[in-house]
Amino acid sequence: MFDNKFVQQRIEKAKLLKEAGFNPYSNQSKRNTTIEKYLNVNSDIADMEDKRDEKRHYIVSGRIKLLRVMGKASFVKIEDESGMLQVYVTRDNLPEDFYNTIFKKNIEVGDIIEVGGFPFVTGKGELSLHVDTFTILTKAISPLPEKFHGVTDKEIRYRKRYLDLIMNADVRKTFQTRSKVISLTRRFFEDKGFLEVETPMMHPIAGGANAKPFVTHHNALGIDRFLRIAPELYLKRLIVGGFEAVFEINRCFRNEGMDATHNPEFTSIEFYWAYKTYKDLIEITKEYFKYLFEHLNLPTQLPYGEMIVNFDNFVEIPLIESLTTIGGVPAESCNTKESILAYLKTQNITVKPNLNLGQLQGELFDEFVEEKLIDPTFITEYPVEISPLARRSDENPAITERFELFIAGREIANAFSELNDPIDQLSRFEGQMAAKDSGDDEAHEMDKDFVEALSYGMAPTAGQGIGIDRLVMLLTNEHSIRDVLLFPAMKPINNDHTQEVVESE
RNA sequence: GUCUUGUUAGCUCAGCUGGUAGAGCACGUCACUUUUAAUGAUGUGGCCGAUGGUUCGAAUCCAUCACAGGACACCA
Repeated sequence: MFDNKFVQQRIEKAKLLKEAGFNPYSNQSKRNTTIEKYLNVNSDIADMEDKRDEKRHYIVSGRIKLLRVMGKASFVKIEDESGMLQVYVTRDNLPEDFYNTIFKKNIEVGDIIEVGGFPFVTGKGELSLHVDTFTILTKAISPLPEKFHGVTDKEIRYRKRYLDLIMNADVRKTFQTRSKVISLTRRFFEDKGFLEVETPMMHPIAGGANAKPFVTHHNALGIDRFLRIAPELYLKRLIVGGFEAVFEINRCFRNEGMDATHNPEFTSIEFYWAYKTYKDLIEITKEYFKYLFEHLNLPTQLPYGEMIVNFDNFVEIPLIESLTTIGGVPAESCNTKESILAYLKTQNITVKPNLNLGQLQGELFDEFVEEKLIDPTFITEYPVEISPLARRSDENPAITERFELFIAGREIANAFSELNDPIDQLSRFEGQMAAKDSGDDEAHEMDKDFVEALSYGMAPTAGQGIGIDRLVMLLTNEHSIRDVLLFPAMKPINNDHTQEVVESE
């Protein structure tokens, strides 16, 4: 480590600074303003006659991003979290020899410094800081990426996110937006009277969704645990317990493939609302988006890649209807297994054998409808076969009181009136067990403890899950989930070949 | 999991049908007291992702592997 020539050179500079009495890792910061505040407070300087006010004095800190040395004067761009500031450093305004022997020889791009001085506007019109005190706070011994192109290599950006954040202001902005989305979401539901709760991340049974779990081991009890694939069944136990509105924002884990919209750990909000139905969820979802857009100052005609998504146009349509009106599937090819299979054959689409009617309708939807749903669309009335935890419609027992929300061709939320009939829930679980026995390894697990909870009576309840990562992607116009996760999952790098051989034997 | 495209200096990238490894930025040295990716001069910096093969000769051709990007599949 640190055998790179440039790193060695900078280590040497740190040593020289120390020998000259300047601690290259000082923590004696005297900063009294941020760059953003400095620029705001001194915006009046431009209107002054001599464009300077030597009576004001500020101390700012930041990382050197650009350095222009011109003999006895230099311009340095420093950046803190709030912004970028140009500071003007001259030989004659600093202690004797400091400029020549310390500043010019041992300070460079990447270092974190603290400067004090007065505000002025340069000949080219830029509000700057005229430096009279200069402190080195932190010496960077590794050089930063190139100043103009920055770091663009995606592998470096994801593995060394700190470099990405140093170099790319828009990346910082994306993650600031992500943070705002989460805190606005929390505030929205709290203001509605929801209680934020924390349920286990390690489950004895991985339930609440159809997905493969990660397995870990609990030594004290000598049993395996599953990282949760969804918090759903625990949140509903809380409704049984008498809480009437709960939500949880946290991570779920799924042991499946990774791509532009899937990371093994991802963040969701799930909320459950007693004495409500999925119809109420449609309304609160519209309200939620309105709230987010207002507080994030986003246009309701939101650009996403090549698309413009119209958030003034929420659409609601039953799944079967969407197959024909949006998907273009002939109406007579939607209602029986035989007709759907025949239609899929004409479209050269092959599906797994032995799918039931509901699953086949789901296939038609995935194939012909999903990607066409650009404006926010609530797809309602899902077949019961693909909705093991949702309440049946009173009018039509083949469908459930459920919707999924699609935006820009992607699923953003899944919601339904909850199944609270313990006998029905038990038989749905049994149906899932049968599917599991016949080879569907993603079928839902039996959870008798949950059925028992329902047996004590769960008030009629509606519940919803929203994928926060995909939502943030939409709101920040990012097209890979890795670009909205600070540290996306990456394969570890292993350069040690001997170790690799030992491990594989 | 399959297909496909990458991997060359700290970073951004050239390097043709095989013939001694290139540029810009950064860094060193010199000049320069209002610059804006400052400028001019000059210099340092490489296990060309790894391993094997073909060849007189491989960054370049072939194979395997590693990692990454994209697409598909799986999955919500």
